[in-house]
Amino acid sequence: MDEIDFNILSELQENARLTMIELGRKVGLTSPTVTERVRRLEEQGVIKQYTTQVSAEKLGRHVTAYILMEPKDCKQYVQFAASHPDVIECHRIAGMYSYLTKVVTETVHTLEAYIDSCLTLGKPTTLIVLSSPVANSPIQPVKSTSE
Amino acid sequence: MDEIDFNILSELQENARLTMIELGRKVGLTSPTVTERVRRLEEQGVIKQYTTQVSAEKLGRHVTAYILMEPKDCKQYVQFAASHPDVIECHRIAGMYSYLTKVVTETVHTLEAYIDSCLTLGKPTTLIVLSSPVANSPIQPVKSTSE
DNA sequence: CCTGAAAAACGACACGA
DNA sequence: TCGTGTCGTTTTTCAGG
Repeated sequence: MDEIDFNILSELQENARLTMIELGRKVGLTSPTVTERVRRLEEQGVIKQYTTQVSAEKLGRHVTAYILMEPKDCKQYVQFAASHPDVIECHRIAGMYSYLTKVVTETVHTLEAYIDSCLTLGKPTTLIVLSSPVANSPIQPVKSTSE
Repeated sequence: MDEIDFNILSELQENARLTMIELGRKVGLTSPTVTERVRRLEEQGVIKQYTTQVSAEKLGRHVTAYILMEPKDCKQYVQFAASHPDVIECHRIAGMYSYLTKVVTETVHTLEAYIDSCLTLGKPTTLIVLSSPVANSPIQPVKSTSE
C-alpha cells in the first residue's frame, strides 16, 4: 500500500469504469502493472465493490429521511428493516437510541406508512433530509497504512 | 424506462465494471443495444456516477459516527464539514437539529478532536456506529416511472 | 515493472423486424 | 423505433524480459 495505490483508489472512487490503460496513464503506470495492483487491492478487500449511483429522484423516490429508532426487539427490527425496499442503510448505534435507519421513499405518504409500521416495533424519531451539502465524499487513507 | 432498464440498473449497482456483453447477457440483449440503453440512462441522469466502495477499516479508519448538529452559523458549519477529510456526508434536516453529518475517522481520539472543533461552531450530539446490519442497499424503482 | 502479441470487447454503421 | 450483425479499433490478458 503505497501512494500509487492511494491514487488508484482515488481515481476508481471517482470513476469505477476507467479502463486499465486510462487508469495507468493517470497514476503513471502501464496497463498490465496497474491491473495487477487493482487485482491485489480487490483480493485484500481494500476494494469492496464497484457500484453505480443512481438518482433516487429519477426512480420516483422523492423523500429521504433518517429515522432514529428505539425498538422493543432488536432482531425483529433489523429483520423488518433489511427486508423493506425503502431502507437503504440501517446502523446499530451507541448514544441516544439504538438504530439509525436511512429511508428513501416515494412521498411523505409512503414515509408515513413506513413510520406507522415502525410504531408497532418501537419508538421512531424521524429526521427528513432537506438537502445534502456533502454527499458520499471519497474516503482518503489516514497516513501510513503499510501492511 | 421499462423493466429491462430496471434490470440494467440493478446489475450495474451490483457491479459497475460489467462489460456490455456480460450486461447484455444478464438482461437478454446484445451489446450494442444495451450500450445504447446505458448511454441514455447516463444522459437522463438516472445513472449519476460509477464509483468504487473501499474499506474504511483497511485505510486505517476504524470509527464511524453520525453527528447531530445545531450550529450557530449554518453556512460556516457546511464550509467546515465540506472541507474536513473525515466528513463523508452532511445532510440538512428538518426535525430535531439542523444537520446530520457522517464522519469516518481513525480512532475515538480523532473523533474527539472532530467533536472539539465542532463545539466552537455549535452544539453536536454524537452517535457512534457499532455495526451496520444494512449497508448501501440498492435503490429500486417505485413502480411506473414512465417518462 | 515494462514490452509485445493473441484474444476479447468496444464503437459505429448499415440492415431488418 | 428498436434490436441485430459485422468490421475496424481499442483494451485486456498473458507470455516473456
